[in-house]
Amino acid sequence: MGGQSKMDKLTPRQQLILGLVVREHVASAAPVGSQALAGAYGLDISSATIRNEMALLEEAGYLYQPYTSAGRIPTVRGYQYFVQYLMGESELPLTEQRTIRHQFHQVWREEMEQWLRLSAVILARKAGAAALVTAPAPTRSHFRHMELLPLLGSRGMLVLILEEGIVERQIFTLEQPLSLGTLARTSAQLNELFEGCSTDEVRMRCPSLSGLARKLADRIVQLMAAQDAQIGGQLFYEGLTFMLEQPEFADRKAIQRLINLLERPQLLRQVLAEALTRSGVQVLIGGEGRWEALREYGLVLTRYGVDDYALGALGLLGPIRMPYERAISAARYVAELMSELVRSHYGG
Amino acid sequence: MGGQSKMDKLTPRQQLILGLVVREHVASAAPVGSQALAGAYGLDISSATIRNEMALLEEAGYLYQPYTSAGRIPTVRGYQYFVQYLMGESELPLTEQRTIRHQFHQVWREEMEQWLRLSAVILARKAGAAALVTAPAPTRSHFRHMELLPLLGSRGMLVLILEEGIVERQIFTLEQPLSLGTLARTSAQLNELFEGCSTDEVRMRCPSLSGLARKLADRIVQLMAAQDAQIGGQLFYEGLTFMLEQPEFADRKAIQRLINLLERPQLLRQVLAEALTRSGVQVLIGGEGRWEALREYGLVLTRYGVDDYALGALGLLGPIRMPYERAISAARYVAELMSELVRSHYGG
DNA sequence: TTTTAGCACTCCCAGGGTGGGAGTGCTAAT
DNA sequence: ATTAGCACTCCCACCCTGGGAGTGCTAAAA
Repeated sequence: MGGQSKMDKLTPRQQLILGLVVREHVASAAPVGSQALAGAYGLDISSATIRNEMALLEEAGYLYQPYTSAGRIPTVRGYQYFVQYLMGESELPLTEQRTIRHQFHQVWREEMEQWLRLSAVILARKAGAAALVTAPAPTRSHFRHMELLPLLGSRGMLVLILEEGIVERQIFTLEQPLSLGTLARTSAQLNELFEGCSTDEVRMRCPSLSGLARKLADRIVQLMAAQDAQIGGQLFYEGLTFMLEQPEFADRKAIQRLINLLERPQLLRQVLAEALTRSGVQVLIGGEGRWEALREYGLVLTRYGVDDYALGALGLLGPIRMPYERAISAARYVAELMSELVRSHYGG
Repeated sequence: MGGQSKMDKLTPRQQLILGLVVREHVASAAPVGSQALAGAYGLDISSATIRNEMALLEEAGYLYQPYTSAGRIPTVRGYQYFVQYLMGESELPLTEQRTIRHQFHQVWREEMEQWLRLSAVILARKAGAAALVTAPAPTRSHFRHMELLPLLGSRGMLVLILEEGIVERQIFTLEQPLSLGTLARTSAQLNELFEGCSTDEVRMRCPSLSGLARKLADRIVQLMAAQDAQIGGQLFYEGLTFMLEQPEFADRKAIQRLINLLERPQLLRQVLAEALTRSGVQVLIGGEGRWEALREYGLVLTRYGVDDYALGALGLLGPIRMPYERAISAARYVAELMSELVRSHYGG
């Protein structure tokens, strides 16, 4: 989030009002009027004063009116200010932490995919948004085993298992069919040569190979490097239902845009990948000019996992009018749990 | 589809009219009136006659009026009659076959998942519906290789590779931590013992084992059996967008019901599994009383793959008002392509 | 100088009324 | 058996309207 150097100068009262407008609007989804504010929150200033302040806040670009003489709605900038300066660093309430932790322990012995889905559901429910989670990918892959399966004709399938528990498959085609013996010999050779090697080590040992072995080794390097760069990694989303309940999605066009966004996840994967490069929870409101497709959404992102070992990203996608406070604390807490999980499962 | 023994007796003209009403309504999504029919299709009978026939068809349960003096809409039963008796066995036009085939060849060398997604997109687009595809699962699995990865403490990960190219992972926990040596010895033992074995053969060889090896072998049997029973198998869906464009989903409640259906796919998987037991294209309209959750949808299903080897299912989910003719020919054609793919890849 | 009460004004929105039109069933003529 | 004619039904898109929440401005109060 870029600094808004000069405009950060809001009086305490303006900050108070801006904060209340954001909270109220997040709760009600409707424009917030001056009287409503004065009444509901027991401020000891009159609605007229609030109107004046609101006019100033509008001038400064933090609020806007959807039409003349309606209440105010926060602008993207208003939300950004809220997240940066006004929002408390609240932790998830202990009771909620406990229920989440409990749910996690119930699938403790299940597969990674289960955890991911569970995380997503929990996040989504807590924040009334859709949750996105990527599988953790090793930052440094290590070769464990490969297997060659012959298919019809000159095709085969390469199965690669990493120390980190990742399994990758790829199909390859050769110029001419080859014997089972050749395949077996080649895979034995590579399995021995690459045992326990990191991506770089595998790459270094490639030059000594030739022919089929070399070709396969190159594939392996490519697969491992892709893992390291977190290009792969399944992307889950869950809790779309909660998001669709929001009034922002009353008209079907909005829903269709959302579905389109989720159905081809390259873009989201890109955004999540960016989240991997920084630590802590990040908030992206309205795409911040860099992501046109996210103009109407708010996004809360964080990475999880063990540094230099295996990292994944998780996030919450909602309408711009999103309960950022809750979303952030939920994301942070679930990320902690997932990190714990990665640490304990893949060895810390 | 159950037989409607006595009510199948429609005069040719009634059949003609019913067919036209279905086609017209599928195209327009609006109630079909007598004059509209008489005019648009150049029938040489008057609208009054059509009205009389329609009244009879309504009495017989094939049509209904949404309100007094509106046009007619086919009932579920009307659709069923249409699919069973009136619809031609049209093949997909050659030009479309060519474009589909072309698209398939473009990802020929990619992963199975790519094909599945592609199939789904093609199906969806052709039929204005959402497409469902399951991955093909071997009907008879054969052991190829297993690998044990140590995790933290007394946990480990079992990776199982089948001859058929399927890879399964599972995490296991033991009473006490065990040495790398034990793990390596055990997996070497099992790899040798089970090489190339079918599920039954693996099961037969289990009794000779004990301790860790036995425990793992049981897991392996369980995983392979699950594969054979097609309980696993990823479920893809695609083309939700096309479906959402249909007027049936104008109101958000309908969309939410749909999303709910798709977000927890157990039910759909069950329905698809049923499709696996029969050959040919099956049509399920309005749930046919057996699937309450499918009451407002039409479903065209077929299996694909190689009998006794590897089977998957694919289908189209749309509103009841669905272009069944097109959907069926598209599903049949894509199933053929997928079968071809399975045959060529996993050896026929 | 800042805050507040008063007031005229704006504009949305839900609700009710209305006319057109597509479609029907019925009857009588072909 | 089919069809033209006709009165009738009912949806739907449209307009209109009143209420109400909210505003900005001005002038008085603090």
